[in-house]
Amino acid sequence: MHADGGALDPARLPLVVAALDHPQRLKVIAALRGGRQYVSALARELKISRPLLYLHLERLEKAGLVTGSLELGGDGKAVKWFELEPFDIRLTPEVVAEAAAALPAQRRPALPRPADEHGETDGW
Amino acid sequence: MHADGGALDPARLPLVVAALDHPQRLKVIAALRGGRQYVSALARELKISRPLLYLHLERLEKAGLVTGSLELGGDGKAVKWFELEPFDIRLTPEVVAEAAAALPAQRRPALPRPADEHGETDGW
DNA sequence: GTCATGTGTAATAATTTTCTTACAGATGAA
DNA sequence: TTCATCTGTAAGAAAATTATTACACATGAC
Repeated sequence: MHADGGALDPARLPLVVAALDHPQRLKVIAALRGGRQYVSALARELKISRPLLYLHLERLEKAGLVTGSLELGGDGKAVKWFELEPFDIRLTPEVVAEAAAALPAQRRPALPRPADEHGETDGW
Repeated sequence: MHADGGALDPARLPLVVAALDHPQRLKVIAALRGGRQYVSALARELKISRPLLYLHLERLEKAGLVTGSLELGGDGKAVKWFELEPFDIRLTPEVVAEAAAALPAQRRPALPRPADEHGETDGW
């Protein structure tokens, strides 16, 4: 099942590009193309620490690019597997514009700041 | 002219996703869909400082998503215009894998560190 | 029991990005 | 000249990410 059959949910694009914005995470995706793998093994394969890999997997999962599932082998031993979630996302100015429009309002400055309303110092 | 007719140069994907990884930059692209604009005006439109906008435009340009050109109006007044560079990029596990394979070798630890070669402390 | 293998998380350090502020220089109009 | 408009960049602060290290806990084999 695809992570997107038609158009990508505009609100998800930021999560996706953020997830793809790190070399290690690109490698994680590349590694999972060969089939699912469990965390510890993947960490060894990529030569990165397990806690760090967790961080990366978490980001990828939130973006919907991978899925993790804890399996309690018949005996009771727990192993967490991660697998690639097939995706085919198109990046075009239009898609980006939609994502931009869907962005959550940015938090405004908590306090208007004491003295203001005089010429900006500069930088504008 | 498109920034990519067929497949995206694998080595450029990291630049593209990094460029799209920031809300303000998504907005810049959205804003430029309406036509080219010059830096100062764009800064006012987006309500961000000009130096900061420069930073973002630089990243977008390096990714090939926008193009800037300094125009010396007939009189000699300089204005720098930026315009959107049409793009249509597909993100798939395969494309990501190619990008991962094209990644520059990561710099290894300059010094092997004094004492080593004993059991890793933990975290692996 | 002890060792090797797993999972999961917290605290903190290191690094990168992002953002602000302050410059310097040019043109045209009043 | 002075003001308003541009471009371009540098230095440092602020914030967000990334990475390390150290825990706690469980199972199976020896």
